[in-house]
Amino acid sequence: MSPKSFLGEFEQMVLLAILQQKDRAFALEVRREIEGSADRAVSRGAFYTTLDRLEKKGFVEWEEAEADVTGRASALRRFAVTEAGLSALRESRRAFDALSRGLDGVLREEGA
Amino acid sequence: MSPKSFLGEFEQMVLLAILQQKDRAFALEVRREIEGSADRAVSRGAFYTTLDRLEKKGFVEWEEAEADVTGRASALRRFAVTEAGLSALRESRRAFDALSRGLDGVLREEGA
DNA sequence: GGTCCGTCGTCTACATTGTAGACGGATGAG
DNA sequence: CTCATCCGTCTACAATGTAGACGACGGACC
Repeated sequence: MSPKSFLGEFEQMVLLAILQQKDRAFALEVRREIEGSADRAVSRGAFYTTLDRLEKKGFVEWEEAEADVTGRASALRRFAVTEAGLSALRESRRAFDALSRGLDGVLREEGA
Repeated sequence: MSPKSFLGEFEQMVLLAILQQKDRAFALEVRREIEGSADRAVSRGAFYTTLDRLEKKGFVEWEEAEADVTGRASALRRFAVTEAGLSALRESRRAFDALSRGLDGVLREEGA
């Protein structure tokens, strides 16, 4: 009865990035957060598609913000992770932590 | 120039599970390790297919072991994570750690 | 005020990864 | 010898990851 479908790699990243931004999770910043942390480009398509699927699953939600903050209405959607999303994230985390137990040494080596 | 394709969720699990078993990473045990840690069933198909792709990418390799350990030759393939695999794993880890920075509190809450 | 430009978000299409179950070969039991 | 199992392979399909084309909006510039 455990969740059948896990969060994908990228989905998790998006969720985490939103959480990082807390209450100011605007699309642009979330995207930047991911690009910065993961050190790779994130195309708009990849980003929004994932966001869409996440919303369809009820893991994120958003609200339109006042349009006057930057004068650009379209850029002002604020995202948030739902309880369900948080829960799924924790579940994935748990599994990874369990699987990583005792491997910190191996995983931390940075090679030459 | 950073790696274009990331490790998938399940791929990472498999890699970690192999590492857990160290030098005794037989298919069966690796599979058990995952099922135990992730608390979900792992079908043979999913498992071997992933292993196959991982090998094609050069992230894991295996060797046939002597057939007399348990008397079952087919079950004696020993898997190992390659340097490239380890490297990819670390890369993914790094990204996740960065994205998770400061979120331990949120992620650790266990609800009710 | 009209035109050009850059940015945002949407959409379509396709590649990669995730997953299940059918299938065949091999082994040990009876 | 026949049966019941278990392992690993294979096929087929679902879900996730990704890029770029497209249209809309607002600002800059003339």
